[in-house]
Amino acid sequence: MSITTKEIARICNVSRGTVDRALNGRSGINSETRKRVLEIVRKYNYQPHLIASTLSRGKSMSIGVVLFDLKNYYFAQLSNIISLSARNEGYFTYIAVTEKNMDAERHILSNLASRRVDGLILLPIIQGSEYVKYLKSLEIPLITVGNHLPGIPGISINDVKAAYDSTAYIAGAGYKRIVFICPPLRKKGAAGGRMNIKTQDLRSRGFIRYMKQHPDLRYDIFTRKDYTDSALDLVQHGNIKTAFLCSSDVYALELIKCFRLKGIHVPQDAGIMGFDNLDILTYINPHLTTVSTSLEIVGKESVNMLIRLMSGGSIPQNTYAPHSICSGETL
Amino acid sequence: MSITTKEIARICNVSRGTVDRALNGRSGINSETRKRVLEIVRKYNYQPHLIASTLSRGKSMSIGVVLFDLKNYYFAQLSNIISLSARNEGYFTYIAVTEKNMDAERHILSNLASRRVDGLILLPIIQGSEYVKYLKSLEIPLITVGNHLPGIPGISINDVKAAYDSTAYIAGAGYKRIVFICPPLRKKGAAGGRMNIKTQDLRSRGFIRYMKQHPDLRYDIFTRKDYTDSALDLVQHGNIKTAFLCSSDVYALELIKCFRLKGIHVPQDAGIMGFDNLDILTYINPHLTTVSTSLEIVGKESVNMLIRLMSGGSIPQNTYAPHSICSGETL
DNA sequence: CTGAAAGCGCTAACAC
DNA sequence: GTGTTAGCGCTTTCAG
Repeated sequence: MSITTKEIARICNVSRGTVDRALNGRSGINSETRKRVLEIVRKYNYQPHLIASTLSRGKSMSIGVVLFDLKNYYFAQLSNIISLSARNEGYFTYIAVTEKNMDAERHILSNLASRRVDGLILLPIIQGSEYVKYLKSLEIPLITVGNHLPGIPGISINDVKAAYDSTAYIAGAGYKRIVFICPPLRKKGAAGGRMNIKTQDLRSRGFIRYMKQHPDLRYDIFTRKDYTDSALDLVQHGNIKTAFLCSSDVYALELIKCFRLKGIHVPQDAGIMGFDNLDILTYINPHLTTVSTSLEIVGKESVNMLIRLMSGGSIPQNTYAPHSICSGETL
Repeated sequence: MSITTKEIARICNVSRGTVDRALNGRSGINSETRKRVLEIVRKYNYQPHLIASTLSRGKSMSIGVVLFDLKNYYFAQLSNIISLSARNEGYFTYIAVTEKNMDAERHILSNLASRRVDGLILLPIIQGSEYVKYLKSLEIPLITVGNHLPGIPGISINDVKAAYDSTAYIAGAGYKRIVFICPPLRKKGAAGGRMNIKTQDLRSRGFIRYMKQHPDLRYDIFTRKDYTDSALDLVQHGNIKTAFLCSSDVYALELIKCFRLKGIHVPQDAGIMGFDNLDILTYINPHLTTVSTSLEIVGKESVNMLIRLMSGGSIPQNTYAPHSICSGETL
């Protein structure tokens, strides 16, 4: 392929050690020699063989980002931010997608580990202690983003508080009945058991906490995948104006779409609030009220955390990024 | 990290050669020995060291996908499909994003090359013969998707024909004035010169071809980034009902949004047609008429092409994937 | 300051 | 069938 240090050494009449010293800015080399070597390096367009270097140094200067879905804007944006931050720190980022397939998630993690990435950022879809054990067995610095895994450091917003705040916001808008929507994620593959729905859990906990504190309000939780039907039913036959707090913007969008088809007006006939503030929302009408999860901060901070971990530091189990409510026209 | 073949060999009282034969299903090994070795391999949870293997074999069993944007649904979907197809063929896929930054594009390509990916799928943002020369100098099998690069095999829809067909479709809907919208992509970084807007070019060529053949129709092309202003102006002050053919759905969405803000109704006051059939369209109201670019086919076929190339075969310069018009409510 | 040599872990060619 | 050996290209240690 391209020229090697061995060749460079031969051409310059020096040893490979010296070439290495020149290339990697190491000390213990005459500046004349260095100049001469670097000239040849440039002349022959030498390209470092990162595979050989990785093998030899035991460091690949790369990290892996493993997501369960790229079609979700949120994750796409996140990986963009992560790649950039990592590049600034000298790390190359490999993005890999599991498609919510548990077998794929393990396969990809193993593969990345075998390719000796120096660290991993994982948006996990699997849960359970066996899985955590597996992750630890990879012996690679690893943090999670979003869904949390016990015993593994992670960053996310404070989902309980965010959901609590959102619920309060809805109540503040005068709704007397609020429904929380968190349908199951579609899972594929069997390895490792149940899906990780930590985020959903925490959000629903925050919702419930608020509602328990306000017994004058009525509430429900829709956890089935035919939530649009249930919601429709409620709006069409219920006698209290209802707001729907969705555990993700995507569900909110589905609801808006479904309501429109049935001639239900938002927010006149029902309120809707989402979660995540996907950037496609800018094109959606009516403009969705949602919770922004400060992607930028989560992305940058996740890289910082990982780097601290990779350089032997320790980091807290849970890091919270701020959230904020983006008011739209759907409440 | 994990156990090596050397260790396995020691434990089994065989040579590393034999361990390798067992692991890689090579011939020339007693089935008893193989069984024994594989047992130990499993027992100690041996994980192949893909970096070492790559160095030794000169093959990494991985491909790189280099995109200029992941936030665009189209590319996110595409990379999903590519990863999956590649995995089916035994290749691991690294996804990397350039953020429309030309410097980053080169940096990433070099990096991937240094990491010895076996092949590259590129959605290029750079153009020019110098760039093509650079790409060829990587000496890695490479194909483009979407934007084409002279001398490098690529796959895309037939953009000229697709635009021609779309224009015909709009004319068929009775519009007497049609505007083609293709604003400049925002570029970052300077390396390598001008942006690659081949796709835009071809689409605009198809548009013009149709319009030239139908001199009774009036046409314009908006190439500036303030296209929404121009469009607005035309709709508010023009006297012929106009349709806008956008070179990407994103521009169509911007237009819809802008029109809504100004109280212009689509399609009553103006028609809009997009390009790409992004899957977020399902949430957009009114439903956009657009051109579907058979992502599934493009994704799968790009992997097929690359694999053919990697195994020494040759492939045509241009491969066309079918396109079709998805009629919505915006014309 | 520079060179020589060993080694990262796996693979492949060649002996036995 | 199995073992031995010599790399892949870069890094690092230890002499000199």
